[in-house]
Amino acid sequence: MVTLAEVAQHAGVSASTVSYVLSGKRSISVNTRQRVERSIRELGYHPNAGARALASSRSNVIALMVPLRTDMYVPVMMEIAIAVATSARAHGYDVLLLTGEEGPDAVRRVAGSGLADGMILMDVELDDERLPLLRETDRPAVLIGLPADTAGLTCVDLDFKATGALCVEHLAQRGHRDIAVIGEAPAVYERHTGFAERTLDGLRGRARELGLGLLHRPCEGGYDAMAVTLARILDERPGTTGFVVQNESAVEPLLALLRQQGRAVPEDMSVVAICPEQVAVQASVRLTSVAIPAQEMGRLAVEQLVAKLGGRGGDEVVLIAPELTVRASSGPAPAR
Amino acid sequence: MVTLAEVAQHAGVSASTVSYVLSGKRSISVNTRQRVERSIRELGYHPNAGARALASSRSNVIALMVPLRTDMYVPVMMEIAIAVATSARAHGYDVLLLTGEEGPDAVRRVAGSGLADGMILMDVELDDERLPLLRETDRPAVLIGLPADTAGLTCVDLDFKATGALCVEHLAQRGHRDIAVIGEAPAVYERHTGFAERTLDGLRGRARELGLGLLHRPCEGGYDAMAVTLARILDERPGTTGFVVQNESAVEPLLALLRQQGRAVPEDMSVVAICPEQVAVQASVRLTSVAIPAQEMGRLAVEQLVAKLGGRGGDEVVLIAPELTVRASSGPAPAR
DNA sequence: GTGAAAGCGCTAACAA
DNA sequence: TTGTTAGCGCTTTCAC
Repeated sequence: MVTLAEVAQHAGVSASTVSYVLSGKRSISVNTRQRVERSIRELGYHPNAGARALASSRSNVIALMVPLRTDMYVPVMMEIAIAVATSARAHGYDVLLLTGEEGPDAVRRVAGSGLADGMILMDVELDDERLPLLRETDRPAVLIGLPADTAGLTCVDLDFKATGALCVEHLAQRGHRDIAVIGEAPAVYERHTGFAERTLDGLRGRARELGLGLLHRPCEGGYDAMAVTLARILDERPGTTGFVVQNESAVEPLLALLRQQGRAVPEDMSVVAICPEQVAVQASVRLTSVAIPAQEMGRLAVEQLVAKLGGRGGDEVVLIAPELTVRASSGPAPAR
Repeated sequence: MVTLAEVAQHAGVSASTVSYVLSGKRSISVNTRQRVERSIRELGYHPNAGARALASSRSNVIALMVPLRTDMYVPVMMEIAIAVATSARAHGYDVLLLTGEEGPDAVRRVAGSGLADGMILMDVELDDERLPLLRETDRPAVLIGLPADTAGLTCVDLDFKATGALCVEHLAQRGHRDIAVIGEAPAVYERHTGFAERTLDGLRGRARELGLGLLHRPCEGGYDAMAVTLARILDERPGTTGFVVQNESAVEPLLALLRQQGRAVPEDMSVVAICPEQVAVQASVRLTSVAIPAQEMGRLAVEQLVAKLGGRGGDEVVLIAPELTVRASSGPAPAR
């Protein structure tokens, strides 16, 4: 193993000079810098992460906590995680992957050991059990998702309230008067996951303002559950012509069932989805949708965290504005 | 920040004693152990990861490299990653998440810096560019997937060849004589990804042995691509009654198209899938399938790596035996 | 612009 | 069973 001291000797300079060449924290003559860089290359030197962490008390690692909830749509989680890892590297950080298994203790362990300089928490609940610990810690943290109380916390999320409102507006503009919302599995609401409730707020608020009928039904994924849910909706509100779906595993079943029942999309029924771009594009009917900006969420979370680690930027709630893309699944309401 | 020295003082022992209580590397009197443990608790001590890594030259971190290929089925990747993280914790290791972004250099960086003690590589190609670097390094590594040359490497994977054979056998036993294989996207084969080719070997080998007709067609995901592929297959081999599908995003389109064309599953056509359990169960027809044992792959990979890190176990290829679960999508071939 | 040297907090001989 | 101590490789103050 090559050490900094060996590089220094090889280049004929002191250890501190090599260190400063590496960190750029003080000016070095061009000559010296080149000699050092050459030695580094020739010897194949890599700074030791442990020694560096010990001496500088910064690990250049950020922890990413991914609770493993089976009812969350996995590809989005993964996309965020990858975006976090990639953006982190661009800022000189590595990413430590923590699962929910360990529970809130992971926060304590990682913060206490100095394994990571800061952390990003995904899939945050409204009343998340990790938050109290987080507030105790002095390590900077960024949440992806909004808890009920954001005081003293930095959060990044899609503006789900605006998203709900946007979906209702889209349908209202096309003349739909009765809208049904197919939501996430009941468990998601019971857990008081922020995004689901905020979406609902947005949907209901705008529906009220525009005087539309709105029926909301949580739904487990799959064909059977969707069949039951759809039957109930059409039974209670036969005049329903617009659907807003916020549940990836209900999308295709809904389309199939409507088809089966001879209801054409978008001629008889319009469907707007809140889902990842990929799901919207690959569905059997290309879906008008508001995309989940997974990449941007990951990237923004890292940028916020890096800013905090650098002493810049304080607590902030960063909401990403929703964008609705019109595709083949929505159109004018049918004449009565 | 509480240090080991402070704990030692508080407990009235020397630093090394505290260290040994923590590591269990030498026997400690019950009395002393309890006093130390009490001090640790009272002071809220957490060992500093950097100092530990520096002194012991082991970081207790394993790196997980996840290349981000858009044509790989993401939930499986995620499931493996989570299983790796969880099993790693159970062995006292944390997991560093590396994406493909950085390319093979990541191997050099992580190995050189001592950031991780060993690494697990996912989504290994037959002729993977990371392998030469890996062989240079002295850090233990485990691959998930099989490269062409496994010499000096430890690999964990589903036995895809046996999987292919198993699928053909299942259909043959039920009287099917002409089988079509819907494969992964062409790009997957072009990249010479091991699992796709090995599956094909197994399929072809057993079909030959049993004297069955076998047609293999790669297929991009989605409805349109599947429609084209299916039409061609039925055109070339009108007598086809059995399908083997190894492409998550072709499963539902295939079922929908068969339905549309009035071909009942399993009465007219049998379908066997090679896919994650979840996909098989959630499909519109519950699929007879060989599951991708993602969790087990992750777990085994960690166990192999931990064994190597502990100086136990050498290079080995660990193949997981496939298990075929019969569900509603396969049955006897229709009478001619 | 460069060097010397004191730690950072822990582990693991070596001693007792 | 326990203590003493010499580093591990790097960063950073202080001095020139």
